Amino acid sequence: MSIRVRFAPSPTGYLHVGGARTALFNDLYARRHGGVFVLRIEDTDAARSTDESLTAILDSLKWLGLNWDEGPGVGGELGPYFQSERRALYARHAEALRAAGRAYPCYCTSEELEERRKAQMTRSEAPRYDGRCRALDAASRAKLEAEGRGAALRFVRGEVTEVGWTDRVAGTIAFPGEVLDDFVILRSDGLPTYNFACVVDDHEMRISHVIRGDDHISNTPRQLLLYRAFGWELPEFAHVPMILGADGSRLSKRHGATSVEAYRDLGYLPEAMVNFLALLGWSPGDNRELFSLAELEQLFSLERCGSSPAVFNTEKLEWMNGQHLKRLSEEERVRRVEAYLAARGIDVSRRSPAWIAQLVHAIGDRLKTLADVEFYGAFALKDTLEMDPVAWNELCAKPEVGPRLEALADRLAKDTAYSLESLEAATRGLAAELGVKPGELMSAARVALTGRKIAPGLFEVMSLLGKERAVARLREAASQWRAESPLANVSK
RNA sequence: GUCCUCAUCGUCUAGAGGCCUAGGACACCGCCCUUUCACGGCGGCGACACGGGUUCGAAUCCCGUUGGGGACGCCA
Repeated sequence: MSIRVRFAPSPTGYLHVGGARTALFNDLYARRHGGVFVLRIEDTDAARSTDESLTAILDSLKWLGLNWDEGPGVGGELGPYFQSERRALYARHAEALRAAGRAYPCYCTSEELEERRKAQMTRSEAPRYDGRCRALDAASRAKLEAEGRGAALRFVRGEVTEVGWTDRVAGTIAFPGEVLDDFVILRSDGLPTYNFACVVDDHEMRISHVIRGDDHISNTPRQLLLYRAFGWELPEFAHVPMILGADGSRLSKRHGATSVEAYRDLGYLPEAMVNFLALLGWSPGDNRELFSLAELEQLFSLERCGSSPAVFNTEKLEWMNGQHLKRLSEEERVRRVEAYLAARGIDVSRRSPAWIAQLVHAIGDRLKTLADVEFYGAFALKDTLEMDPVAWNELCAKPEVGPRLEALADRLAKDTAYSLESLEAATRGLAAELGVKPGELMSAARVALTGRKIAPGLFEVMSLLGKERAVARLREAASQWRAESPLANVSK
């Protein structure tokens, strides 16, 4: 049997990291087994589906590097891949069930149903449809229709003692038949409900493995009943556990960023996102943790998926992003940084490509996310210096800072080569003449030049700033120190 | 409330009856490297939810308790 899997998002919002993980696992399973990865858009809820969401989801999937073999944009033999374009198909299958006595029209209104559900809950009963419309005779139906009541189509559950399956991830699962009721398969507007459309499409699209979040476990028995009623062969089911927020509840907006694009905007690499998501619920079985998509596509297996929910741990994601950043070639890293800055609306057009490359090189392994470029590079990217008050106060508490910085400024001004080597020689030479430790002079210079105690290497900072700006900042700091430091007028 | 399900360091996890004095990673804390930070190296802290069984032997199997998550829609 050929392997065919699908990811079936509904375009009612952005791609959530949980959805991304589901999409990833489908991709991995398909690639690992030489199967086909189908993307199907579940847009039967016309009121909530939007084109913006569709675009956002597609963009996020592409950004992650997940490519579908059939679906929007690429077509395929078993389309259309938008459920909104498959209405006739659902209607035909629904009619077949009705003709076989496995479906009937229901005239109950949403309000009535809601009321009964509440009543059942208060009686400690499971809220289930009571099946009252199933027994309606032709005359009653005609009367209700004459009242102008719309009808939904309900599935006849029938006699069921137990419905269960062996899940490829969750193991053996069984539901007692009583928990199921005559659920709606076609809404009164003629559109299919999720469970119905899902089964029809998975069958029609010859899906062999349904890999999805375990929030669908309780939908599965209903879907199983539908497969039985149609006499269709069952796909394999694999329900992967949910992704939780730091407090252990379902990951949601209040936990911070939950969409893939939010992480992209925060400066995360798709490589890191994919790697991190893969390890949320799956493990290779050994101690390796850093993988490329291509490697995961060779290693993945459902057998190695865990069945307990995982907390989305941003700190580890950040570490992993740093690791992937380190593994990028320098040229590629520069490209990513440029693209990121451009997307953030930071104009670097007046900087030469070589200058950007030098900045990225200078920042080096400090980069955990692309956004860090703005942090570590602020001293050079921005025209005005932002002085960290804590760092400045420490400078003011030290003696001789003003004269030393002034002297350093003089040295730099006279340094015609202005290279990394000459700058280091000039700085160390001055420190020796002054009789201070190089580190002492350099840490003062760092604060004067960058406004912070944390920065790339000092000589790279000087180089990046250029002679003019570097000298000016040293002089500015020196005069500032004379004006503010209590030690300024104390003679040695 | 009813049903389903899960349960190893704070977090992600390895562990499929003896290999476990429970391994790795993130985070945290030291030390080293070092012009700061970061990277890297070394070390430390830190877990089998609880209670019963089964067994010569249980983190691993069974039952219960507790706790977490999910589902109960003419949403998906």
